[in-house]
Amino acid sequence: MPELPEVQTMVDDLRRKIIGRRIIKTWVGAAGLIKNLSASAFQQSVRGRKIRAIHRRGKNIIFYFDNDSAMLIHPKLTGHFLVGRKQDFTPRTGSPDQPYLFQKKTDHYIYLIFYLDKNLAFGLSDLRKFAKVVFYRRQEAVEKALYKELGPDALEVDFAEFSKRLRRYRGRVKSALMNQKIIAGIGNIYADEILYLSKIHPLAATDRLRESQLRTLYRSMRKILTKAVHSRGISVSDFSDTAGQAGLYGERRLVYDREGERCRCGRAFIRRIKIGGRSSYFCPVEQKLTSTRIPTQQ
DNA sequence: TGCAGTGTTGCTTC
DNA sequence: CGAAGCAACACTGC
Repeated sequence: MPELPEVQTMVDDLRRKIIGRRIIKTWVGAAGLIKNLSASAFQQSVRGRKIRAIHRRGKNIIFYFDNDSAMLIHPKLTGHFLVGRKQDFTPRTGSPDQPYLFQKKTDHYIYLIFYLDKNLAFGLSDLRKFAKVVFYRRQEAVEKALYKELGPDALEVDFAEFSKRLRRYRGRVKSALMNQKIIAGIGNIYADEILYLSKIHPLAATDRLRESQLRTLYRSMRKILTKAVHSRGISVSDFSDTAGQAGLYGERRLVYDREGERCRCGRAFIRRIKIGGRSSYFCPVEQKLTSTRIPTQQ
């Protein structure tokens, strides 16, 4: 799930706990997790490196090391980090290829562990094994790769740039918000939350939104994402922070996964439709579909 | 019991 | 360019 707020929660925790630490050794428990190097080449590349800085860009996490190299991690659907002492990480009973546990809790599936100095360690838990890890010999290379595939970050972009980018998108507003090349960081859950707060239908034609609607959308985006970051994200599936704690946004969510519940407006029940195979939740009264070029049956 | 549904992305096809 | 379908994988819930 991790979208911007969940990834920011991970980065906040990691910064607090492992900046300045040195990687002593690593354990790689899944073939294909490291996208551009063999497991052994990767282990050799990061061994002895000091973690100098950690940044987020959209849903990507970048670790900067002390010799100008860097590591990019994209958590995809179920990736999240856990930080503890070395002895907090133990293998599942049975074969040595099994994912590791964190503090013996079976809801973690750790496929990558970095052992650090000061008896610390951090692991990447990734139940569905979609996560992406890429090593870059030079910092410049990671910046270049990110610049190519990502638009500005949803919490960094100013209104002028935001509206300029949305105006040239000829499609549905929900697809625009979720398109990482337009704006980076928003996924299925927060797109629904933002559109609900904006009172805009997810299927609305992006290039037909009025100036006032774009302003509302921009303000709602900042409001929802900021609130979710302060809530430390939402724990759908097995997401947790680096201590294994769940986020609180789930209790504060406005529409996501609330099909059939009464809308806060009191005049309708939350509906669910499919857009591009993904569930979309909205209020049929507050979020009226005024103009769309895309034919839809519902 | 089995199958639809679950956060993301990338690829192919229309 | 944009949308839809599917694949990558593993588990939950109806």
